[in-house]
Amino acid sequence: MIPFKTFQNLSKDKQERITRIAVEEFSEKGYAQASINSIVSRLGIAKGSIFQYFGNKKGLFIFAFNISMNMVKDYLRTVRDQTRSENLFTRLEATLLAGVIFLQKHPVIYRLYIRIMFEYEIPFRNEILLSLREYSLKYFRTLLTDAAANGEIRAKLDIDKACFVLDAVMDRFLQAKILPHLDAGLGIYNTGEQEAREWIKELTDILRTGLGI
Amino acid sequence: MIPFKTFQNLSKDKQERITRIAVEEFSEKGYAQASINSIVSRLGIAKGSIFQYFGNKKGLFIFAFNISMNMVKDYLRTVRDQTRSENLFTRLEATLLAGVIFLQKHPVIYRLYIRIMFEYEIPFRNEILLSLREYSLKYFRTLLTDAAANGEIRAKLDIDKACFVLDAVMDRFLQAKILPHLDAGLGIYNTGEQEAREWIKELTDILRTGLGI
Amino acid sequence: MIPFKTFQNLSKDKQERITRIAVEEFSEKGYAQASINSIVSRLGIAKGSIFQYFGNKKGLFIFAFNISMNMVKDYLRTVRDQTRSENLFTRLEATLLAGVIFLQKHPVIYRLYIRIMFEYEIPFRNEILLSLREYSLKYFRTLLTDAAANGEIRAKLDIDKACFVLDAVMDRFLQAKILPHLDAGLGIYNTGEQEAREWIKELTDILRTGLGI
Amino acid sequence: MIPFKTFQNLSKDKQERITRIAVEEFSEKGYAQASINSIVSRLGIAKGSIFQYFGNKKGLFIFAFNISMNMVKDYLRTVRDQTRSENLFTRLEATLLAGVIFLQKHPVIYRLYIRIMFEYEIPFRNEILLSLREYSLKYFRTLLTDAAANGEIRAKLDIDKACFVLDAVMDRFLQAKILPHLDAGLGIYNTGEQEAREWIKELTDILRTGLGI
DNA sequence: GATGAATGAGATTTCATTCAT
DNA sequence: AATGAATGAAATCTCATTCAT
Repeated sequence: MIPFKTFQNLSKDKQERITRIAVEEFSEKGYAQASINSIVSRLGIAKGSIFQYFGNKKGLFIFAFNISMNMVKDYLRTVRDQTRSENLFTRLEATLLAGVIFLQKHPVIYRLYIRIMFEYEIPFRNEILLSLREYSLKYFRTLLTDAAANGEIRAKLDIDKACFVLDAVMDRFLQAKILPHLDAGLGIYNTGEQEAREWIKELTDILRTGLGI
Repeated sequence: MIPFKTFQNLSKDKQERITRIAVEEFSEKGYAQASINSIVSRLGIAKGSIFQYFGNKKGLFIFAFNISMNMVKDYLRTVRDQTRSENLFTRLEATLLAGVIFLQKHPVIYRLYIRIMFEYEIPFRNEILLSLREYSLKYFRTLLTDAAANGEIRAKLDIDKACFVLDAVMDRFLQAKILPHLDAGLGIYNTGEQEAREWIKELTDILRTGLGI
Repeated sequence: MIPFKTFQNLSKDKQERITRIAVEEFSEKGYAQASINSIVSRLGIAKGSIFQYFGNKKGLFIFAFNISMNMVKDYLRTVRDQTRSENLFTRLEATLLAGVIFLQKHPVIYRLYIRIMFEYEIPFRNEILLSLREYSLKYFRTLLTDAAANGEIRAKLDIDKACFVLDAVMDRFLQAKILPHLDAGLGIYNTGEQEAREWIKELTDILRTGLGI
Repeated sequence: MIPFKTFQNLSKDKQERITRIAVEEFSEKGYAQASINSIVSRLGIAKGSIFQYFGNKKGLFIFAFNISMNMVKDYLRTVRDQTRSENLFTRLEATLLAGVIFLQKHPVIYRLYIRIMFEYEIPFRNEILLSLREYSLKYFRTLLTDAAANGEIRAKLDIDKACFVLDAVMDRFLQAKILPHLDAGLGIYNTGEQEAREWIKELTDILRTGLGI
């Protein structure tokens, strides 16, 4: 949803501040539990203004969410393009590492993504999630197709299912960086970049060789 | 939380119906958004009754959740015990297949588990999540330890990280059975048992051999 | 209100127990805040029984309150009759001391009286309070009339107003025995019989001689 | 509790009207039985408004109560200061008369004070009661100490106990002005200023000379 | 006579949304 | 354009009372 003209007439500073606080609120509380009251009191502006800028709660959410997801997509696209000449597993490592670094810089945005992923009654939830998943799968398929062309992966490998495994493992790893209960003592949650590199190396290794003898 | 005496005095039929509708509501809307109003109107009983049975919303939730999680644990325990003599990858297949069958019979319960996993302000959330994760990790570690003793897995394999990969892939597969956006056209969502068996076979294969040549 | 026949058919033991618990509940919480739920759960009987015995909450209250006030009146009557031959100030001392002893034996009943005195929406409140006050004033008037006949008090004393002063001081003294905030460090609240005797002596003295030179 | 900014932005008229109705409601029904529903329907405003002004029922109560008690204290302070040069019994008369006049102007406030005094589960009840009692005792002790210095009272008089008697009689007299059951035909309740003056004169006289010959 | 499950009115509280200023 | 007072639906929860067993 496009914010109303009123919002676009604001100073870039104010626009940015409103967006940031809104993303924070939705990220901390999800959509239904997020409170316009809380947002305006954190912003120090009048409640009516939000409705003038975005029409309603839903409009604010869609706007804040789109902004956030575009940041993610921009970032991923950069990684993909910059590693084009590397082999698959190096690229996977680079992708995961890029995720870790993005997380450190924008923890709020990743949390927002997780909230939306697991909350039901969200405006345009289906469209949002479908678009995200397609983006992610396309990303991995590109990597695997490139790798197949270079003979880096087993010829008989089912690309779809391999995509699925990559998506599952890598998504879960990033989630465990910020959700302590997914870590449960494994040492992923809240650790530094160095520890993350070691985990990534090991995970990529397992993905390459599997568990069997 | 143990339901009050009044609830235990109800007919088994009524108890079962109330439990089922409550699990459905929490499963569909999560804890905060679930509405006692909605539950009682679906049940066709008076609002006060629920409070006589469970004291408050939290009591109802804890009860419904415990019932559900015990069903899951009972089921998993059976699978583990019945496959004790098999090799690791057969056991993993059996586990996933058992998950699929459980899901077909009780889709609502798996949804409930997912909601709880990703909602923030839930009663006893920390206790719940810790208990669930410990249960899951212990399950996989048992399987891997058995397999290591039998020389079924690579000697140098890091058990912790292998657990993590198994957990991530298998959890995601089951999620994709009921969450269309996690499937995104791969053909996992809402398909029959036969298709699931093929996916499972392939996934287990990838887990055994990895992606590399 | 007379309890229904069902109640009168109960064993004296059970009748007494129900009355006692009801008085305790009303004494602790007042009329509106008293809870039938709480009463029946303390009694361990069915909720319906109370309504079979007394019709409704109001009926139970009137019954419990009447029983209590009759105990007070019986006690006062005994004191008055047993001190008939003493002089006024000895009788006042005896009355106050009797009050203190009654309080020690039946603190719950005095509390009940205080609650009712200051709660508004009570069934038959006006009738109850009028009857109590009349009883109390009649009591003091009897004492003062006896004393006037014996020349123990000033001839020109206005009996009505003297009654008022006696009532005010003596009531407040007993209240301060159980309401800490009325004591506020004076040493009346919750002290033993010996200390009460000294206070009574001093108060009677002030009542006899006044504050002036 | 300080009311929120919204309340302070209302017109003085509206503020005053809300305060008055709230004091009336608490005064008539006490804290627990007072109903926000009732208050807003008397005011003809929306239920949510009260919560915007005061946060919750407790906040409204504390506000209404503080406003009321400050009116009382201001009034008493004026009386004390204006009678500083008079003798004790004149000052007591002035105090009582001031009480009577305050009562005529603000009967609701005195009722509120009484309700709070005898209701148990009130927010900040302990703090409130301690503060009130200390204020009252300090007031009387000041008067008696001044009088002792001027030789107006018996040398051996126990100041504490004399305070107690004064407090008891004067408080009860004011209560009987508005609580018919405390009057019971004595002619205090609801009578004019002239009758009050006569009662006060007589009461002060009894307090000075006592009942005895 | 005793039971206790069922009821529903009414309490406090939250919050997105509207709209007059 | 900005404000923030006003609103009212809906949430959780309590409890006296009824009535079938």
